[in-house]
Amino acid sequence: MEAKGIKGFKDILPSEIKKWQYLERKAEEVFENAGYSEIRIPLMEFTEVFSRSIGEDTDIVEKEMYTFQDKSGRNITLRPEGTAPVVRAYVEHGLYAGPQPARLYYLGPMFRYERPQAGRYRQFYQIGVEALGIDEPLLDAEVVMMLWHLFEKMKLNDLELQINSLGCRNCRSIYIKKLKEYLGDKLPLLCPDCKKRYDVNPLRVLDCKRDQCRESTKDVPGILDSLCKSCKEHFEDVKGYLGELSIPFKINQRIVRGLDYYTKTTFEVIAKGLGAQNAVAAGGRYDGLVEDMGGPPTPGIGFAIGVERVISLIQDTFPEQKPFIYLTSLGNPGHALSIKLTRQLRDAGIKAELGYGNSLKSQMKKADKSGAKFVLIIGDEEIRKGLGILRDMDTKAQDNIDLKQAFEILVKRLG
RNA sequence: GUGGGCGUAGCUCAAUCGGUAGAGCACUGGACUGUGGCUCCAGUGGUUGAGGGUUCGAUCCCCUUCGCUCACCCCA
Repeated sequence: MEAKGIKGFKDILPSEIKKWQYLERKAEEVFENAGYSEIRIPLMEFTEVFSRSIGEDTDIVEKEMYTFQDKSGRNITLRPEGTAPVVRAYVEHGLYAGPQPARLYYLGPMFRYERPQAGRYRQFYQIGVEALGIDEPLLDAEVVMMLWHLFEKMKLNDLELQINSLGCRNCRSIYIKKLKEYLGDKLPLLCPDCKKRYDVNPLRVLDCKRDQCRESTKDVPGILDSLCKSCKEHFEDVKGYLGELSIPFKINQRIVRGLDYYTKTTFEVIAKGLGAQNAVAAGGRYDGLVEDMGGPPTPGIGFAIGVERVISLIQDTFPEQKPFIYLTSLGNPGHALSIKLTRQLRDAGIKAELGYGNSLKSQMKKADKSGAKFVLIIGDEEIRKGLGILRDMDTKAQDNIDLKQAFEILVKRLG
């Protein structure tokens, strides 16, 4: 057979994994500090969990889901996103009966059958947050703040926060009517895709990237002007809180989101210079979703971070690790002593790498590549004298150390 | 699903007009009998993505196919 992975499914090799762990740790730290708890949801759900919540007419449901029948003929889908399963779990386990908001976060792979390109894969990773049970704008601001705080802690540059409001279901349907009236005249000017969108989901015409459509819809009425009083107040409050926090944001009335469940506040974080797929995180409010899923009327808001996209923003030169030791040895007595010492050092919490190779030279080369601060050399001669050689790889200084006290000496140097 | 670009050593890439494949890096060893980075030398490593066609002869030209990649659609 040929060793070959599936299209759009990537290995994450050891040379890259430090960045992943860095992002995961920072996210955990920020979310836990905000009172959020991790929830682990399955990779698969009944297909209806996604088709009903995301929307039957969306691209995700229409053409991007990995769906199959299991052995008993049930329709199963590999999760294309995390919000629907989390809401399903929230309803199934009655989390609405606990203190609200229920603060949850998750991380793991999602699956969408799309043509891969820069920043897009068929198996891709998201870190997501959901806060359920509170409809106050204060929560919107806190959730956005958390996301922004995470990116700040990671020192990511050239990010832009864009926000919008889609209103509640009432004001949205009023706006859609208004929008269709406006677009009706322009229809001949629009691209074929947009002509289809006009019927299926007119909001998405706003999202079209073609210059011609952009130009033709330049003076389109904004959705923010159509918001009802309470939706407008909600959005004003969110903006006010973000202002208090000095979090810079831009209003983009063309953020419409491709999933049907979004209401009111929506937002995206864009990274410039990432290629076409440049949204590193996105989210919004979904006030009707819990009820759609069979739970009590419950508001909610959340976001998802595109892990691969954030990873690609992290510098390669990152970060230094604490000094550690590489143990080289020649001959059986030397090997035996060196493996014993290795175990003791690791027990004491000190990183110790064991050397392999027939010559001291080859072991030294490997020690150099490993980035070790110190090398301990134990050969036949050292065993005879009872003195090991401890070499500092940066300064090239060497000390003879008493092998009987080697452990204590090394702990002092490295601990 | 649609369109463009590209497939030669583990990686990055050469190969003139069509003449049977080469360099750098990496890896292993040596120069330096037990001391890394620098230098020099040597070795390992190839179904030129696959299949077919044209030709005395194809990495090169033609067809088919597979893969990778970027972009569209859409999305994190």
